[in-house]
Amino acid sequence: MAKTGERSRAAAGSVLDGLHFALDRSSPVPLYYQLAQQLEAAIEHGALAPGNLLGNEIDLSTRLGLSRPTVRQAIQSLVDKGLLVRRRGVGTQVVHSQVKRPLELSSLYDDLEAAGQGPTTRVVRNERVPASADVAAALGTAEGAEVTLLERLRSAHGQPVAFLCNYLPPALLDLDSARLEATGLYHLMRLAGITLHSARQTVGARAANAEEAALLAEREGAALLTMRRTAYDDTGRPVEYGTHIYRASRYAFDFQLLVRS
Amino acid sequence: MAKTGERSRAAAGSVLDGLHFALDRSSPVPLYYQLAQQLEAAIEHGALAPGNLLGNEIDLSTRLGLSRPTVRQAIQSLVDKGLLVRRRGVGTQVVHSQVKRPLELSSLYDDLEAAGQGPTTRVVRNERVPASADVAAALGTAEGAEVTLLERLRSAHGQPVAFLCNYLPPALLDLDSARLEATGLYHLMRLAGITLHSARQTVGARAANAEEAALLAEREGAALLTMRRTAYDDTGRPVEYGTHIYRASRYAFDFQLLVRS
DNA sequence: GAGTGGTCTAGACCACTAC
DNA sequence: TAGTGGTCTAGACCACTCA
Repeated sequence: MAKTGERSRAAAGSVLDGLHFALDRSSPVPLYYQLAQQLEAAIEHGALAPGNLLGNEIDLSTRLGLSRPTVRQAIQSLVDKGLLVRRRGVGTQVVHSQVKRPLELSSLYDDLEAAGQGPTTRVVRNERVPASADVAAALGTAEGAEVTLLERLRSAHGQPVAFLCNYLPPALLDLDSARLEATGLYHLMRLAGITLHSARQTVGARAANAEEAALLAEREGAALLTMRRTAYDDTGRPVEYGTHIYRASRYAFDFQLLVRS
Repeated sequence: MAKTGERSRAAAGSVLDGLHFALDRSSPVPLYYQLAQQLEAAIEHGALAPGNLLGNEIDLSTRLGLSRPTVRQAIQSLVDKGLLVRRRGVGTQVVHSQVKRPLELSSLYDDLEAAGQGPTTRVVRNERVPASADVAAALGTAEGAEVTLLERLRSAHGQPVAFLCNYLPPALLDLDSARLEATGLYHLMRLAGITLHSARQTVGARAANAEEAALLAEREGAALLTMRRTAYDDTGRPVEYGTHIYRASRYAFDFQLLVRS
Protein backbone atom coordinates (compact mmCIF):
# COMPACT_ATOMS: atom_id res chain seq x y z
CA MET A 1 0.00 0.00 0.00
CA ALA A 2 1.28 3.43 -0.87
CA LYS A 3 1.79 5.97 1.87
CA THR A 4 -0.59 8.43 0.29
CA GLY A 5 -4.04 8.51 1.78
CA GLU A 6 -3.41 5.93 4.44
CA ARG A 7 -4.22 8.30 7.28
CA SER A 8 -7.99 8.33 6.88
CA ARG A 9 -8.81 8.43 10.58
CA ALA A 10 -5.39 8.90 12.04
CA ALA A 11 -5.35 12.37 10.57
CA ALA A 12 -7.42 13.58 13.49
CA GLY A 13 -4.67 12.89 15.99
CA SER A 14 -0.93 12.35 15.75
CA VAL A 15 0.07 15.60 17.33
CA LEU A 16 3.33 13.80 17.86
CA ASP A 17 4.25 14.30 14.22
CA GLY A 18 5.72 17.68 14.96
CA LEU A 19 7.55 16.56 18.04
CA HIS A 20 11.10 15.41 18.23
CA PHE A 21 12.19 12.78 20.66
CA ALA A 22 15.85 12.37 21.42
CA LEU A 23 16.66 8.83 22.46
CA ASP A 24 20.16 8.05 23.59
CA ARG A 25 20.89 4.35 23.33
CA SER A 26 24.25 4.73 24.98
CA SER A 27 22.68 6.25 28.06
CA PRO A 28 22.17 4.06 31.11
CA VAL A 29 18.67 5.51 31.32
CA PRO A 30 16.22 2.97 29.88
CA LEU A 31 14.75 3.86 26.52
CA TYR A 32 11.18 3.54 27.74
CA TYR A 33 12.02 5.93 30.55
CA GLN A 34 13.63 8.47 28.24
CA LEU A 35 10.52 8.39 26.09
CA ALA A 36 8.18 8.64 29.07
CA GLN A 37 10.03 11.65 30.40
CA GLN A 38 9.92 13.44 27.08
CA LEU A 39 6.25 12.68 26.64
CA GLU A 40 5.57 13.95 30.14
CA ALA A 41 7.54 17.08 29.43
CA ALA A 42 5.56 17.62 26.23
CA ILE A 43 2.32 17.30 28.18
CA GLU A 44 3.44 19.63 30.93
CA HIS A 45 4.84 22.08 28.46
CA GLY A 46 1.61 22.09 26.51
CA ALA A 47 2.90 20.63 23.25
CA LEU A 48 0.49 17.80 23.96
CA ALA A 49 -2.80 19.32 24.99
CA PRO A 50 -5.59 17.56 26.90
CA GLY A 51 -7.65 15.41 24.56
CA ASN A 52 -4.91 15.08 21.94
CA LEU A 53 -4.52 11.62 20.51
CA LEU A 54 -1.03 10.21 20.55
CA GLY A 55 -1.41 8.20 17.37
CA ASN A 56 -1.09 4.46 17.32
CA GLU A 57 1.67 2.59 19.04
CA ILE A 58 2.92 0.80 15.94
CA ASP A 59 3.58 3.98 13.98
CA LEU A 60 5.17 5.56 17.00
CA SER A 61 7.47 2.64 17.56
CA THR A 62 8.65 2.46 13.94
CA ARG A 63 9.13 6.20 13.84
CA LEU A 64 11.22 6.11 17.00
CA GLY A 65 13.09 2.98 16.01
CA LEU A 66 11.82 1.17 19.09
CA SER A 67 9.85 -2.01 19.50
CA ARG A 68 6.20 -1.77 20.34
CA PRO A 69 6.55 -3.24 23.86
CA THR A 70 9.10 -0.57 24.70
CA VAL A 71 6.80 2.19 23.52
CA ARG A 72 3.95 0.57 25.41
CA GLN A 73 6.03 0.51 28.56
CA ALA A 74 6.64 4.23 28.26
CA ILE A 75 2.98 4.95 27.63
CA GLN A 76 1.87 2.64 30.41
CA SER A 77 4.01 4.46 32.93
CA LEU A 78 2.24 7.69 32.07
CA VAL A 79 -1.13 5.98 32.20
CA ASP A 80 -0.20 4.82 35.71
CA LYS A 81 0.65 8.38 36.58
CA GLY A 82 -2.75 9.49 35.39
CA LEU A 83 -1.45 11.63 32.51
CA LEU A 84 -2.73 9.48 29.64
CA VAL A 85 -5.80 7.37 28.97
CA ARG A 86 -5.94 4.38 26.68
CA ARG A 87 -9.13 3.27 24.95
CA ARG A 88 -9.20 0.14 22.92
CA GLY A 89 -10.33 0.83 19.38
CA VAL A 90 -9.87 4.56 19.92
CA GLY A 91 -6.36 5.42 20.89
CA THR A 92 -4.30 7.00 23.61
CA GLN A 93 -5.06 10.54 24.63
CA VAL A 94 -3.92 13.13 27.10
CA VAL A 95 -6.14 13.38 30.13
CA HIS A 96 -8.41 16.40 30.31
CA SER A 97 -7.69 17.57 33.78
CA GLN A 98 -5.03 19.86 35.05
CA VAL A 99 -3.76 17.14 37.31
CA LYS A 100 -0.33 18.00 38.59
CA ARG A 101 1.40 15.92 41.17
CA PRO A 102 0.13 12.50 42.11
CA LEU A 103 -0.04 11.47 45.71
CA GLU A 104 3.17 11.30 47.68
CA LEU A 105 3.80 9.94 51.07
CA SER A 106 3.44 13.39 52.48
CA SER A 107 6.30 14.78 54.44
CA LEU A 108 5.25 17.90 56.25
CA TYR A 109 8.69 19.37 55.76
CA ASP A 110 8.53 18.81 52.02
CA ASP A 111 4.99 20.13 51.91
CA LEU A 112 5.95 23.35 53.59
CA GLU A 113 9.14 23.70 51.62
CA ALA A 114 7.29 23.17 48.34
CA ALA A 115 4.85 25.85 49.41
CA GLY A 116 7.76 28.21 49.94
CA GLN A 117 7.03 28.53 53.61
CA GLY A 118 10.60 28.10 54.82
CA PRO A 119 9.91 25.60 57.59
CA THR A 120 11.94 25.48 60.75
CA THR A 121 12.14 22.64 63.21
CA ARG A 122 12.94 22.51 66.90
CA VAL A 123 13.82 19.09 68.30
CA VAL A 124 12.15 18.86 71.69
CA ARG A 125 13.17 15.32 72.55
CA ASN A 126 15.49 12.80 70.88
CA GLU A 127 16.17 9.84 73.13
CA ARG A 128 15.84 6.11 73.65
CA VAL A 129 12.78 4.96 75.54
CA PRO A 130 11.11 1.60 76.18
CA ALA A 131 8.30 0.89 73.73
CA SER A 132 4.78 1.19 75.04
CA ALA A 133 2.19 -1.34 73.93
CA ASP A 134 0.85 0.64 70.98
CA VAL A 135 4.32 1.62 69.78
CA ALA A 136 5.53 -1.97 70.07
CA ALA A 137 2.52 -3.18 68.10
CA ALA A 138 3.05 -0.62 65.37
CA LEU A 139 6.78 -1.26 65.02
CA GLY A 140 6.56 -5.01 65.46
CA THR A 141 8.98 -5.03 68.38
CA ALA A 142 8.58 -6.42 71.88
CA GLU A 143 6.87 -4.26 74.47
CA GLY A 144 9.53 -2.53 76.54
CA ALA A 145 12.16 -2.87 73.81
CA GLU A 146 14.25 0.24 73.30
CA VAL A 147 13.03 2.56 70.56
CA THR A 148 13.94 6.08 69.54
CA LEU A 149 11.49 8.76 70.55
CA LEU A 150 11.55 11.95 68.58
CA GLU A 151 9.49 15.01 69.37
CA ARG A 152 9.66 18.00 67.07
CA LEU A 153 7.89 21.30 66.84
CA ARG A 154 7.62 22.56 63.30
CA SER A 155 7.00 26.18 62.39
CA ALA A 156 6.54 28.24 59.30
CA HIS A 157 6.85 31.99 59.10
CA GLY A 158 7.78 31.97 62.78
CA GLN A 159 4.44 30.45 63.74
CA PRO A 160 4.10 26.89 65.07
CA VAL A 161 2.28 24.60 62.66
CA ALA A 162 2.62 21.10 63.99
CA PHE A 163 3.88 18.96 66.82
CA LEU A 164 5.38 15.71 65.57
CA CYS A 165 5.95 12.70 67.79
CA ASN A 166 7.74 9.80 66.13
CA TYR A 167 9.01 6.40 67.17
CA LEU A 168 11.71 4.51 65.26
CA PRO A 169 12.92 0.93 65.62
CA PRO A 170 16.18 0.55 67.52
CA ALA A 171 19.43 0.77 65.57
CA LEU A 172 17.70 1.82 62.41
CA LEU A 173 19.31 5.18 62.14
CA ASP A 174 21.26 7.56 64.29
CA LEU A 175 19.41 10.79 64.36
CA ASP A 176 21.48 13.87 64.77
CA SER A 177 19.32 16.61 66.20
CA ALA A 178 21.15 19.27 64.26
CA ARG A 179 20.47 17.52 61.00
CA LEU A 180 16.87 16.93 62.00
CA GLU A 181 16.44 20.65 62.44
CA ALA A 182 17.79 21.27 58.96
CA THR A 183 15.63 18.83 57.02
CA GLY A 184 12.86 16.28 57.28
CA LEU A 185 12.93 12.86 58.88
CA TYR A 186 12.04 11.11 55.64
CA HIS A 187 14.85 12.83 53.84
CA LEU A 188 17.33 11.59 56.45
CA MET A 189 15.90 8.09 56.16
CA ARG A 190 16.37 8.12 52.41
CA LEU A 191 19.94 9.30 52.85
CA ALA A 192 20.48 6.36 55.21
CA GLY A 193 19.45 4.00 52.42
CA ILE A 194 15.95 3.30 53.67
CA THR A 195 13.45 3.05 50.83
CA LEU A 196 10.02 4.05 51.95
CA HIS A 197 7.39 1.93 50.33
CA SER A 198 4.00 2.33 51.95
CA ALA A 199 2.26 3.77 54.95
CA ARG A 200 -0.96 3.36 56.80
CA GLN A 201 -2.46 6.63 57.95
CA THR A 202 -5.37 7.73 60.05
CA VAL A 203 -6.41 11.36 59.84
CA GLY A 204 -8.86 12.81 62.32
CA ALA A 205 -9.57 15.91 64.35
CA ARG A 206 -10.09 16.85 67.96
CA ALA A 207 -10.05 19.82 70.28
CA ALA A 208 -6.75 20.97 71.74
CA ASN A 209 -6.11 20.40 75.42
CA ALA A 210 -4.27 23.00 77.49
CA GLU A 211 -0.81 21.56 76.89
CA GLU A 212 -1.28 21.22 73.14
CA ALA A 213 -2.75 24.69 72.93
CA ALA A 214 0.29 26.14 74.66
CA LEU A 215 2.68 24.29 72.35
CA LEU A 216 0.95 25.42 69.20
CA ALA A 217 -0.01 28.91 70.24
CA GLU A 218 -3.69 28.16 69.99
CA ARG A 219 -6.39 28.59 72.59
CA GLU A 220 -7.66 25.56 74.46
CA GLY A 221 -10.44 23.82 72.56
CA ALA A 222 -9.23 24.95 69.15
CA ALA A 223 -9.64 22.39 66.37
CA LEU A 224 -6.56 20.26 65.71
CA LEU A 225 -5.91 17.98 62.78
CA THR A 226 -4.44 14.68 63.93
CA MET A 227 -2.51 12.10 61.97
CA ARG A 228 -1.29 8.70 63.07
CA ARG A 229 0.98 6.88 60.65
CA THR A 230 3.02 3.71 60.38
CA ALA A 231 5.48 3.71 57.50
CA TYR A 232 7.04 0.62 55.94
CA ASP A 233 10.17 0.11 53.87
CA ASP A 234 10.30 -1.84 50.65
CA THR A 235 10.50 -5.17 52.43
CA GLY A 236 7.40 -4.36 54.41
CA ARG A 237 9.11 -3.84 57.76
CA PRO A 238 7.83 -0.92 59.82
CA VAL A 239 10.40 1.87 60.01
CA GLU A 240 8.45 4.64 61.68
CA TYR A 241 5.38 5.20 63.80
CA GLY A 242 4.20 8.69 64.48
CA THR A 243 1.38 10.67 66.01
CA HIS A 244 1.21 14.20 64.73
CA ILE A 245 -1.01 17.15 65.55
CA TYR A 246 -1.46 20.15 63.28
CA ARG A 247 -2.97 23.54 63.82
CA ALA A 248 -6.07 23.27 61.66
CA SER A 249 -6.04 27.03 61.20
CA ARG A 250 -2.69 26.83 59.46
CA TYR A 251 -2.47 23.45 57.76
CA ALA A 252 -4.53 20.96 55.77
CA PHE A 253 -3.64 17.77 53.93
CA ASP A 254 -3.79 18.22 50.21
CA PHE A 255 -3.33 15.19 48.03
CA GLN A 256 -4.42 13.40 44.94
CA LEU A 257 -5.73 9.88 44.68
CA LEU A 258 -5.61 7.57 41.73
CA VAL A 259 -8.28 4.93 41.61
CA ARG A 260 -6.93 1.45 41.21
CA SER A 261 -8.09 -0.31 38.11
CA MET B 1 24.04 -29.81 32.57
CA ALA B 2 22.11 -32.45 34.43
CA LYS B 3 19.20 -31.39 36.58
CA THR B 4 20.79 -32.81 39.68
CA GLY B 5 22.48 -30.27 41.91
CA GLU B 6 21.54 -27.25 39.87
CA ARG B 7 19.67 -25.60 42.75
CA SER B 8 22.66 -24.44 44.73
CA ARG B 9 21.15 -21.13 45.79
CA ALA B 10 17.61 -21.51 44.58
CA ALA B 11 17.06 -24.18 47.20
CA ALA B 12 16.45 -21.45 49.76
CA GLY B 13 13.31 -20.22 48.02
CA SER B 14 10.89 -21.69 45.52
CA VAL B 15 8.01 -22.13 47.91
CA LEU B 16 6.02 -22.23 44.71
CA ASP B 17 7.16 -25.79 44.06
CA GLY B 18 4.35 -27.14 46.15
CA LEU B 19 1.73 -24.86 44.70
CA HIS B 20 -0.55 -25.60 41.83
CA PHE B 21 -1.66 -22.92 39.45
CA ALA B 22 -4.63 -23.57 37.21
CA LEU B 23 -4.40 -21.56 34.01
CA ASP B 24 -7.31 -21.67 31.62
CA ARG B 25 -6.27 -20.61 28.14
CA SER B 26 -9.82 -20.73 26.88
CA SER B 27 -10.93 -18.22 29.49
CA PRO B 28 -11.38 -14.60 28.45
CA VAL B 29 -9.45 -13.67 31.59
CA PRO B 30 -5.87 -12.85 30.60
CA LEU B 31 -3.28 -15.39 31.62
CA TYR B 32 -1.20 -12.87 33.52
CA TYR B 33 -4.28 -11.88 35.45
CA GLN B 34 -5.20 -15.47 36.30
CA LEU B 35 -1.68 -16.00 37.60
CA ALA B 36 -1.69 -12.74 39.55
CA GLN B 37 -4.97 -13.62 41.23
CA GLN B 38 -3.76 -17.06 42.22
CA LEU B 39 -0.50 -15.67 43.56
CA GLU B 40 -2.42 -13.08 45.52
CA ALA B 41 -4.71 -15.74 46.91
CA ALA B 42 -1.70 -17.81 47.92
CA ILE B 43 -0.25 -14.81 49.75
CA GLU B 44 -3.50 -13.97 51.48
CA HIS B 45 -4.13 -17.58 52.33
CA GLY B 46 -0.67 -17.93 53.81
CA ALA B 47 0.73 -20.47 51.39
CA LEU B 48 3.22 -17.76 50.49
CA ALA B 49 4.48 -16.27 53.73
CA PRO B 50 6.19 -12.89 54.11
CA GLY B 51 9.84 -13.13 53.12
CA ASN B 52 9.36 -16.20 50.94
CA LEU B 53 11.22 -16.09 47.66
CA LEU B 54 9.18 -16.84 44.57
CA GLY B 55 11.97 -18.46 42.61
CA ASN B 56 13.25 -17.05 39.37
CA GLU B 57 11.00 -15.92 36.58
CA ILE B 58 12.48 -18.20 33.93
CA ASP B 59 11.82 -21.39 35.88
CA LEU B 60 8.38 -20.20 36.78
CA SER B 61 7.49 -19.41 33.20
CA THR B 62 8.68 -22.75 31.85
CA ARG B 63 6.91 -24.60 34.64
CA LEU B 64 3.68 -22.78 33.92
CA GLY B 65 4.06 -23.01 30.16
CA LEU B 66 4.02 -19.23 29.86
CA SER B 67 6.49 -16.80 28.39
CA ARG B 68 8.63 -14.79 30.73
CA PRO B 69 7.02 -11.42 29.88
CA THR B 70 3.63 -12.84 30.79
CA VAL B 71 4.89 -14.07 34.14
CA ARG B 72 6.61 -10.73 34.68
CA GLN B 73 3.36 -8.92 33.99
CA ALA B 74 1.60 -10.96 36.66
CA ILE B 75 4.37 -10.37 39.17
CA GLN B 76 4.57 -6.69 38.32
CA SER B 77 0.89 -6.20 39.03
CA LEU B 78 1.41 -7.58 42.53
CA VAL B 79 4.50 -5.44 43.00
CA ASP B 80 2.35 -2.44 42.09
CA LYS B 81 -0.15 -3.53 44.69
CA GLY B 82 2.60 -3.67 47.27
CA LEU B 83 2.38 -7.41 47.86
CA LEU B 84 5.73 -8.37 46.35
CA VAL B 85 9.19 -6.85 46.20
CA ARG B 86 11.72 -7.41 43.46
CA ARG B 87 15.45 -7.15 44.04
CA ARG B 88 17.84 -7.46 41.19
CA GLY B 89 20.33 -10.21 41.81
CA VAL B 90 18.29 -11.51 44.71
CA GLY B 91 14.81 -12.45 43.66
CA THR B 92 11.17 -11.68 44.24
CA GLN B 93 9.79 -12.03 47.72
CA VAL B 94 6.58 -11.55 49.59
CA VAL B 95 6.45 -8.29 51.50
CA HIS B 96 6.85 -8.49 55.26
CA SER B 97 3.98 -6.36 56.37
CA GLN B 98 0.41 -7.24 57.03
CA VAL B 99 -0.69 -4.77 54.42
CA LYS B 100 -4.34 -5.24 53.64
CA ARG B 101 -6.20 -3.01 51.27
CA PRO B 102 -4.45 -0.46 49.14
CA LEU B 103 -5.76 3.04 48.96
CA GLU B 104 -9.18 3.55 47.50
CA LEU B 105 -10.98 6.67 46.56
CA SER B 106 -12.80 6.60 49.84
CA SER B 107 -16.53 6.59 49.73
CA LEU B 108 -17.93 7.26 53.15
CA TYR B 109 -20.83 4.93 52.47
CA ASP B 110 -18.47 2.11 51.55
CA ASP B 111 -16.26 2.88 54.51
CA LEU B 112 -19.12 2.63 56.94
CA GLU B 113 -20.61 -0.39 55.25
CA ALA B 114 -17.27 -2.18 55.32
CA ALA B 115 -17.02 -1.40 59.01
CA GLY B 116 -20.41 -3.02 59.50
CA GLN B 117 -21.95 0.21 60.71
CA GLY B 118 -25.12 -0.04 58.63
CA PRO B 119 -25.11 3.52 57.31
CA THR B 120 -28.29 5.40 56.57
CA THR B 121 -28.64 8.49 54.41
CA ARG B 122 -31.17 11.30 54.41
CA VAL B 123 -31.26 13.45 51.30
CA VAL B 124 -31.73 17.02 52.49
CA ARG B 125 -31.59 18.72 49.11
CA ASN B 126 -31.44 17.42 45.53
CA GLU B 127 -32.00 20.19 43.03
CA ARG B 128 -30.57 22.24 40.17
CA VAL B 129 -28.84 25.44 41.12
CA PRO B 130 -26.62 27.96 39.30
CA ALA B 131 -22.93 27.30 39.87
CA SER B 132 -21.13 29.64 42.20
CA ALA B 133 -17.61 30.74 41.32
CA ASP B 134 -15.79 28.01 43.25
CA VAL B 135 -18.14 25.28 42.03
CA ALA B 136 -17.78 26.45 38.43
CA ALA B 137 -14.01 26.48 38.76
CA ALA B 138 -13.95 22.99 40.21
CA LEU B 139 -16.32 21.49 37.64
CA GLY B 140 -14.93 23.42 34.71
CA THR B 141 -18.28 24.94 33.82
CA ALA B 142 -19.32 28.54 33.39
CA GLU B 143 -20.26 30.50 36.46
CA GLY B 144 -24.03 30.51 36.77
CA ALA B 145 -24.42 27.35 34.69
CA GLU B 146 -26.92 24.89 36.09
CA VAL B 147 -25.45 22.17 38.27
CA THR B 148 -26.95 19.56 40.56
CA LEU B 149 -26.70 20.29 44.26
CA LEU B 150 -26.94 17.37 46.61
CA GLU B 151 -27.00 17.64 50.37
CA ARG B 152 -27.07 14.49 52.45
CA LEU B 153 -26.89 13.68 56.11
CA ARG B 154 -25.28 10.35 56.77
CA SER B 155 -25.74 8.42 59.99
CA ALA B 156 -24.53 5.21 61.53
CA HIS B 157 -26.10 3.46 64.47
CA GLY B 158 -28.75 6.14 64.47
CA GLN B 159 -26.19 8.88 65.13
CA PRO B 160 -25.28 11.49 62.52
CA VAL B 161 -21.74 11.10 61.23
CA ALA B 162 -21.34 13.45 58.33
CA PHE B 163 -22.96 16.16 56.28
CA LEU B 164 -22.16 15.81 52.59
CA CYS B 165 -22.59 18.62 50.10
CA ASN B 166 -21.92 17.66 46.48
CA TYR B 167 -22.11 19.39 43.12
CA LEU B 168 -22.38 17.49 39.83
CA PRO B 169 -22.08 18.74 36.26
CA PRO B 170 -25.39 19.22 34.45
CA ALA B 171 -26.89 16.22 32.65
CA LEU B 172 -24.31 13.86 33.99
CA LEU B 173 -26.68 11.66 35.89
CA ASP B 174 -30.22 11.73 37.15
CA LEU B 175 -30.10 11.26 40.84
CA ASP B 176 -33.08 9.56 42.35
CA SER B 177 -33.30 10.54 46.00
CA ALA B 178 -34.66 7.16 46.98
CA ARG B 179 -31.72 5.39 45.40
CA LEU B 180 -29.32 7.88 46.96
CA GLU B 181 -30.67 6.95 50.36
CA ALA B 182 -30.06 3.27 49.67
CA THR B 183 -26.47 3.45 48.51
CA GLY B 184 -23.51 5.77 47.90
CA LEU B 185 -23.12 8.42 45.24
CA TYR B 186 -20.03 6.76 43.80
CA HIS B 187 -21.85 3.48 43.46
CA LEU B 188 -24.61 5.17 41.48
CA MET B 189 -22.04 6.87 39.28
CA ARG B 190 -20.37 3.55 38.52
CA LEU B 191 -23.75 2.06 37.65
CA ALA B 192 -24.29 4.97 35.25
CA GLY B 193 -21.10 4.00 33.43
CA ILE B 194 -18.87 6.67 34.91
CA THR B 195 -15.39 5.40 35.61
CA LEU B 196 -13.80 7.27 38.45
CA HIS B 197 -10.14 7.78 37.85
CA SER B 198 -8.62 10.29 40.22
CA ALA B 199 -9.48 12.88 42.79
CA ARG B 200 -7.89 15.83 44.44
CA GLN B 201 -8.66 16.10 48.13
CA THR B 202 -8.02 18.55 50.90
CA VAL B 203 -8.55 17.36 54.44
CA GLY B 204 -8.61 19.82 57.30
CA ALA B 205 -10.35 20.58 60.55
CA ARG B 206 -12.28 23.42 62.14
CA ALA B 207 -14.70 24.16 64.94
CA ALA B 208 -18.41 23.64 64.35
CA ASN B 209 -20.65 26.69 64.07
CA ALA B 210 -24.14 26.67 65.54
CA GLU B 211 -25.84 25.37 62.40
CA GLU B 212 -23.36 22.58 61.82
CA ALA B 213 -23.48 21.61 65.47
CA ALA B 214 -27.24 21.28 65.30
CA LEU B 215 -27.09 19.16 62.16
CA LEU B 216 -24.55 16.76 63.57
CA ALA B 217 -25.76 16.65 67.17
CA GLU B 218 -22.54 18.17 68.45
CA ARG B 219 -22.06 21.20 70.62
CA GLU B 220 -20.96 24.46 69.05
CA GLY B 221 -17.18 24.64 68.80
CA ALA B 222 -16.72 20.88 68.59
CA ALA B 223 -13.94 19.72 66.29
CA LEU B 224 -15.06 18.82 62.77
CA LEU B 225 -13.07 17.02 60.12
CA THR B 226 -13.51 18.69 56.75
CA MET B 227 -12.90 17.32 53.27
CA ARG B 228 -13.08 19.09 49.95
CA ARG B 229 -12.77 16.92 46.87
CA THR B 230 -12.93 17.14 43.11
CA ALA B 231 -13.24 13.78 41.39
CA TYR B 232 -12.38 13.10 37.75
CA ASP B 233 -13.42 10.36 35.37
CA ASP B 234 -11.03 8.43 33.18
CA THR B 235 -10.87 11.17 30.59
CA GLY B 236 -9.91 13.70 33.21
CA ARG B 237 -13.18 15.59 33.21
CA PRO B 238 -14.46 16.63 36.63
CA VAL B 239 -17.56 14.68 37.59
CA GLU B 240 -18.07 15.73 41.18
CA TYR B 241 -17.12 18.47 43.59
CA GLY B 242 -17.94 18.13 47.23
CA THR B 243 -17.42 19.72 50.59
CA HIS B 244 -17.98 17.32 53.45
CA ILE B 245 -17.90 17.72 57.19
CA TYR B 246 -17.52 14.85 59.60
CA ARG B 247 -18.00 14.56 63.33
CA ALA B 248 -14.43 14.06 64.45
CA SER B 249 -15.68 12.19 67.50
CA ARG B 250 -17.18 9.51 65.29
CA TYR B 251 -15.12 9.35 62.12
CA ALA B 252 -11.54 9.48 60.86
CA PHE B 253 -9.99 8.84 57.48
CA ASP B 254 -8.05 5.63 57.41
CA PHE B 255 -6.04 4.85 54.32
CA GLN B 256 -2.89 3.41 52.96
CA LEU B 257 -0.38 5.07 50.71
CA LEU B 258 2.01 3.48 48.30
CA VAL B 259 5.12 5.45 47.52
CA ARG B 260 5.66 5.99 43.84
CA SER B 261 8.87 4.51 42.56
C1' DG C 1 31.20 -16.79 38.51
C1' DA C 2 26.52 -17.99 38.92
C1' DG C 3 21.97 -16.40 39.37
C1' DT C 4 18.73 -12.81 39.51
C1' DG C 5 15.69 -9.19 37.73
C1' DG C 6 15.85 -5.09 34.07
C1' DT C 7 15.49 -4.08 29.48
C1' DC C 8 14.63 -4.84 24.62
C1' DT C 9 13.34 -6.99 20.14
C1' DA C 10 10.21 -8.56 16.23
C1' DG C 11 6.96 -10.59 15.43
C1' DA C 12 1.68 -12.71 16.28
C1' DC C 13 -3.42 -12.99 17.12
C1' DC C 14 -7.46 -11.15 19.41
C1' DA C 15 -11.27 -7.88 21.18
C1' DC C 16 -13.17 -3.73 20.89
C1' DT C 17 -14.55 0.72 18.59
C1' DA C 18 -15.94 3.57 15.02
C1' DC C 19 -17.45 4.37 10.47
C1' DT D 1 -14.04 -3.06 7.48
C1' DA D 2 -10.23 -0.81 9.18
C1' DG D 3 -7.78 0.76 13.09
C1' DT D 4 -6.86 0.64 17.79
C1' DG D 5 -5.04 -1.16 22.18
C1' DG D 6 -4.74 -5.90 24.85
C1' DT D 7 -2.37 -9.93 25.14
C1' DC D 8 1.22 -13.27 24.23
C1' DT D 9 5.50 -15.55 22.50
C1' DA D 10 10.62 -16.93 22.33
C1' DG D 11 14.23 -15.47 22.36
C1' DA D 12 18.48 -11.81 23.59
C1' DC D 13 21.87 -9.03 26.30
C1' DC D 14 22.90 -6.32 30.39
C1' DA D 15 23.44 -4.78 35.47
C1' DC D 16 23.40 -6.07 39.79
C1' DT D 17 24.01 -9.17 44.00
C1' DC D 18 26.12 -12.60 46.44
C1' DA D 19 29.14 -16.30 47.48
